Amino acid sequence: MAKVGIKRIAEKAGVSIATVSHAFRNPQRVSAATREKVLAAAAEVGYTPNSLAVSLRTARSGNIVCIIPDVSDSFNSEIIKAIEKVARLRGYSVLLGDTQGSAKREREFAAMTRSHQADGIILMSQRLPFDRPGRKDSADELPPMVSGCEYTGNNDFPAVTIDDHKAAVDATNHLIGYGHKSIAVITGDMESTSSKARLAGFREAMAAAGLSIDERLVLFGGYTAQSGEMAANKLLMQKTRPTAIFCFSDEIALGCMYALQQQGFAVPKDISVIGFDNIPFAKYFVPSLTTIAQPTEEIGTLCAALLLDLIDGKKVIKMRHILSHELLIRESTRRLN
Amino acid sequence: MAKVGIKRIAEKAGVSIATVSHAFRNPQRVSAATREKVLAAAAEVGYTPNSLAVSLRTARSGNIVCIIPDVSDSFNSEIIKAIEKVARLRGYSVLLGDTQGSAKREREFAAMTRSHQADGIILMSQRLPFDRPGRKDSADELPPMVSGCEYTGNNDFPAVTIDDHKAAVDATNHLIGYGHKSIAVITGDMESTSSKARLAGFREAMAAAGLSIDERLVLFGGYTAQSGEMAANKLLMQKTRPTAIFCFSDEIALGCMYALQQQGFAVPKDISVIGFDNIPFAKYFVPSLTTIAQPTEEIGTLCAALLLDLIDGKKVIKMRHILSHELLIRESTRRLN
DNA sequence: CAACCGATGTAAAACGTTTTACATCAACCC
DNA sequence: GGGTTGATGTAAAACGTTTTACATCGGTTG
Repeated sequence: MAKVGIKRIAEKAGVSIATVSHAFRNPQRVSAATREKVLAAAAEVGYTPNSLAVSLRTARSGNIVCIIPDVSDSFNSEIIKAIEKVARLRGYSVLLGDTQGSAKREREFAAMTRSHQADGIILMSQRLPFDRPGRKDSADELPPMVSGCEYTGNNDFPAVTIDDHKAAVDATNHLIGYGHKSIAVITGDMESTSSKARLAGFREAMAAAGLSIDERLVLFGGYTAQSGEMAANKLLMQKTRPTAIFCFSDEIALGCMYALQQQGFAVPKDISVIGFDNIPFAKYFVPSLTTIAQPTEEIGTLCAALLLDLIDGKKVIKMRHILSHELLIRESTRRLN
Repeated sequence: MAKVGIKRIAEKAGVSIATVSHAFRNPQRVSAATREKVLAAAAEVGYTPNSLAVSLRTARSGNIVCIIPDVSDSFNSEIIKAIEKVARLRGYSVLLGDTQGSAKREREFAAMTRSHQADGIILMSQRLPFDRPGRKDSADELPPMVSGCEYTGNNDFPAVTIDDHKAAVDATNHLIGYGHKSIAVITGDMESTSSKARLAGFREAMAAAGLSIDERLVLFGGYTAQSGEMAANKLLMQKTRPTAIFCFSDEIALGCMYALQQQGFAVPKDISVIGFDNIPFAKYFVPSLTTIAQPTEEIGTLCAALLLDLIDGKKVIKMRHILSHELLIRESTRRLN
């Protein structure tokens, strides 16, 4: 395993290093005979190109960095799995940028493009991960980047999401259609564009149905089960009890249902619960969770594909990619009679 | 953002490129005055070193690759989160190697060390991800590597795990202590060392208690909820019904409980269920899941720390790192009367 | 004063590739 | 037979750093 490079195998094959390089990258540039010789020599010593040298020379690292709040969040990890898959298929590797929500770390990971450690960024956060905020001409200076979240800024780079507003309307209408009038909401992180859009959708649907919203029934939290548990407990301490709860993520819904059942409320008999995301576990919750399914795999796949196209220099036209969601009715919501 | 390198800032500061390099990497090698000049010039143009060039020169990529069967598996993603954290703290980035169980992909990712794309490997699989199987002297030729699984081979490189055998004994004894005599088992992937060890532990504990095992009650599957669901359904179609089920992962337990409750069996009233791993969701299942807690964060942290030490050239002495597990008694198991 | 020393700076080689520009040669055309 | 052409090979520059070995210089020592 003594360090073997192009040079070593050039000697071995009795050709120049240029020829060796061509034999690999540019096969038709070299006669069949010499190509054979080179390949044989390479195989014999077990040659593997030094990708650092290649990257330096070609100014292309072959990496993309995925900036994500939390790898262990089911929704996130489903997306990153899809990203990794298409990246690999197209010859790229993915660097994991778990930020735990820290803006500083987002910037650090994003800086990997400046240092040529990565060729592009997939951003699962609504903040722009750069120091200099909103310069006019920033779009030109931006590295190849695609957002898997709604990004709250100009349309500087492509974003792929579902229509959160519409999805929330659909979820709310499902509850309304089941006869619910007193509906609570447990939001996710209200910094996120998606939570804002979902809340707006909820309000719109309620208004459209002529239903009033008791503001004490809208609880603000984070996207976690723990947050859902806390919010539900808070809810149960109030006099006015909803007959249904719209949770802005399945994890919230899980924590929420747990709290409800701990306190002796049956789901959906006493209270209906609807979630959001359709994480793989949702089907297995007891009761199985009615939810809005996001097409996680498609989101990840499209994000990666767009980014790689961008890196390849393709001009991007469509900035807003809206994928379709789906209402999945399972056992956690019930028709009132 | 015109491409700016060490050269450019050397001109600007009126020194040689060597001095610029020293000013950054080797501050005391240069007078305070010139250091200032250099730093100022660098700051002015927003210089960021090209890490590819640095890596090539220093023969150190600053990356580690984490080979993992599935990022979206809760247990895995908790570990990788911890890995990413300590890697970053020590100046390394982590490349995501999601293999979906494919041995080929394991080898591809492992090859990243050969191509200098990564400096070391964290392996969450029991296979050795290399082509040439078991050469005598392989230990010397192995890249820096640490296993977060039990690796079924020689002690060529460090592994950090819990004592799966003992953990299974503890889980089984918990059920036995609760008065259960007819206990079923749903295993994980039996290729994995951990499933083998757990099954052995189960058998040992049963034998020690003088209990016989009905072999129709040991079901083989994978580590997923879906597998748990299928196994449970199969179990319920048999005449002999267990009073308790030992699932080799929490995901299995989730699928299992879902199936049980679908078929009208109450957990733990009719059947007790115990899981394994203590994924974050386990607490929120209904009923909350009794399980064996694995110290995921510690496992990830230790794996990463060991690997980085190895990369730094520290000799590793201890090959087997056994971390402690814990029996968490919650609501899914019940004492028989 | 010669000799040495430490502090500071630099030239140049190296890391392992890719790629440009050129050289060589046989074949082909008119 | 002179000139063009296409196929094949190579020398050398380049990518952006780090690092070694050496140069310079003011000061100190004996």
